[in-house]
Amino acid sequence: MRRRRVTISDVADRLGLTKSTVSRALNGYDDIAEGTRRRVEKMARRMGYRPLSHAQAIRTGRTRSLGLVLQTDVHDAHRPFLADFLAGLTGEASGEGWALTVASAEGEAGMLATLERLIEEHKADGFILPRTRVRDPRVELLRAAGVPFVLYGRTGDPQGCAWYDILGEEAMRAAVLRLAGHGHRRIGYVGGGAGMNYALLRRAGYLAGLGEAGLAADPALMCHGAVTPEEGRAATEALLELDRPPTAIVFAVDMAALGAYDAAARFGLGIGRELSVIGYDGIPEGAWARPGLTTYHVDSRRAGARLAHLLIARIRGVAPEQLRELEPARLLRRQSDAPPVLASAGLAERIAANNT
Amino acid sequence: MRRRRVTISDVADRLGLTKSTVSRALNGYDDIAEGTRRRVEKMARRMGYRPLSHAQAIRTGRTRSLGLVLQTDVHDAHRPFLADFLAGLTGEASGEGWALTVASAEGEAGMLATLERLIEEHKADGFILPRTRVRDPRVELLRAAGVPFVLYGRTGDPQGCAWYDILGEEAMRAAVLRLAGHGHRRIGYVGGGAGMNYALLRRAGYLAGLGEAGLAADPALMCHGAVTPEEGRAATEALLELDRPPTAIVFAVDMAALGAYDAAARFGLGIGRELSVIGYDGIPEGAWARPGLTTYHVDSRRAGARLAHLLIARIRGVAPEQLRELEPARLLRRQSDAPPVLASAGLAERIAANNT
DNA sequence: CTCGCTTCCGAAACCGGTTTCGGCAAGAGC
DNA sequence: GCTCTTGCCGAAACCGGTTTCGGAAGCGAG
Repeated sequence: MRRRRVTISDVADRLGLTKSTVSRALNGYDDIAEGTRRRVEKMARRMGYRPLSHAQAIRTGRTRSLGLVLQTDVHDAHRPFLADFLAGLTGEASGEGWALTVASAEGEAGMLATLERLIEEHKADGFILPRTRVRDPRVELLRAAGVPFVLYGRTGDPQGCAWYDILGEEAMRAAVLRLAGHGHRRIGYVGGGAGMNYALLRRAGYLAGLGEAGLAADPALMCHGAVTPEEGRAATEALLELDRPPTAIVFAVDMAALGAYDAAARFGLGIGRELSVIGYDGIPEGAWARPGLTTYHVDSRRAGARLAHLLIARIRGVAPEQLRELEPARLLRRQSDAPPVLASAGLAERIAANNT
Repeated sequence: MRRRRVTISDVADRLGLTKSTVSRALNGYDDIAEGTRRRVEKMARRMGYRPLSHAQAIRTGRTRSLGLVLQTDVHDAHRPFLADFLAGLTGEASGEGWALTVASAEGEAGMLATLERLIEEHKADGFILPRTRVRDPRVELLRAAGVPFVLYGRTGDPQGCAWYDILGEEAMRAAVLRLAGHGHRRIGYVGGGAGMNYALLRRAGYLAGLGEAGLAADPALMCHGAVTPEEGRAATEALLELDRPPTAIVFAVDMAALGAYDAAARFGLGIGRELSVIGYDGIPEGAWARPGLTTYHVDSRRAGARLAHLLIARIRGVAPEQLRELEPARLLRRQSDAPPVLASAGLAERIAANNT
């Protein structure tokens, strides 16, 4: 019972024009009289005409659709925010008449294969690449294929890259200064995923914070590659078993920070008392941990919206160098950080006593 | 530097055939000689030919793409599972050469407008509808438009509907029996969102469980419409302030169950001790609450995969009555439920004493 | 040998748009 | 009054596929 769509020819017939004239009138060609253009636009609106994007695509090569490939085998911090991220992306995109095509892949090889397939089938005019690595094969693939893309994050070789990113390094720096302000003198660091670009930046931010606070960087106080609670627990235990353990730890990712709660429990330490913890990401689990996890929150919805905006501009031909945005994370003050109740030496004794 | 795509004409020329022959060979027409078909298929594979789905769509009217519209203003339990859900959807879809088009909308009016736009622009051949209501305007819209769809959940008027759903009612029933098995005699219930179809079913499951356990249903022990921690806290407090409070509460949604932790803390009750709690959904926050929340978990990835499968079948013309699947939820045993340490009367005294 | 029936493929139309090209009419220039 | 622009639109090709239609072979039957 569905009525036939109204096509461009329907509009043309109704006006006594040809479809070529209607098409040019609607697409802003300058060889159409102003009065005609207005008549066409009015009639198109009145008849409810909407061009079929895939019909346009076959001639123009533009699908008016953005591509996003999710990697299904990594349980990263972005997952709880995916709904917001997608809301931002699609909200901004649909405002401009664009759609979002989502695919998923397992592993790096799968990711590249999926991207190639989407490019080959021209399912999208450009791609959003989250979770950027320092050296990112997706970037190389898209660069070589000449397909527009925009990064959620930065990368090692910025040539030809547009991006939106949150200043994780500034958050790490601020976290160290905040802890130093509490009176902590030994502040540990548990870094994020190996190869990830954010890991490099956040680590630098931690070091910058130490320098600014007048504290010496101690390599023994720095761990890396912890992105799950289990890894975070192991890293925290290793730090706490040092001769001079940290009284506070900054985590590059919240998931790892949650592991500190287990480690602290094992040694009979109170989070926000004997051990202060600050995370990054703002995952909802952090609000339900006890005490609540102090962390830096990222506005994923805004990130999605900005990325859609940037990618559409990129597809329209704006130079990538002009499409780079950086914004700060926002501190969520909760209860996992406070002035130390024990100095490092006292903490070491307590830990040794409780270490079974 | 991108090389031109290989088109159907390229394949035809290479074989000395016309593109019409190649097209029919590839699409299984029976007026093509078996030998020719094989030659065509082999050459197409060798040349890496992939038809452009939007070029096909203009003639066939099939985009080979599934549509999903997310509602951005509801913070439902599905959100943490969205990544899994999408992975399931796209994994299954891409296996059959289909893509997923995602859009978002705010409010019911926005949802319907977005669906209409997607239908009008033919962005998808069919739609997945999560979060079904008893009377669902999306169903009415799609039914009237003659567009295929499949529900994640059931609905009041099943006519013309295909669906995949988890047996939430069975989980509620099992939760009651489990608590009764612990020795609880007064078991409360906090139901889910008004108008949602699952709320009706889970409530019925709770009542069925009571009956089966030989316990009388007490209307005073049943609350409704709690889907956030705050609402869950309020509902729990109301139940606990009864003259004969429940010693255990079953929650239709985990988010509300988390609120019970706050309510219990206020009255000085231990979860899994003076008050037992069982939830439903399996959200990750439940694992980080202390004690861990016993709940029923839904495999969102599988749900996505099955829904994609069902929808593709539906689009291909299978009758909706043959496309209905129901599966059980899986119990996650944690520490929030146990035998009662106080009977209802004793509990009431304790609560009265602690109620400030 | 002819006729009729299959089998198999080419030619051409078609889908809904975009873009190129050419031409008519009106106005400008002389 | 004639040419030369310029403005504006129609005709037709095109994009990459699908589908309809018709006809040339090949084959068996009479």
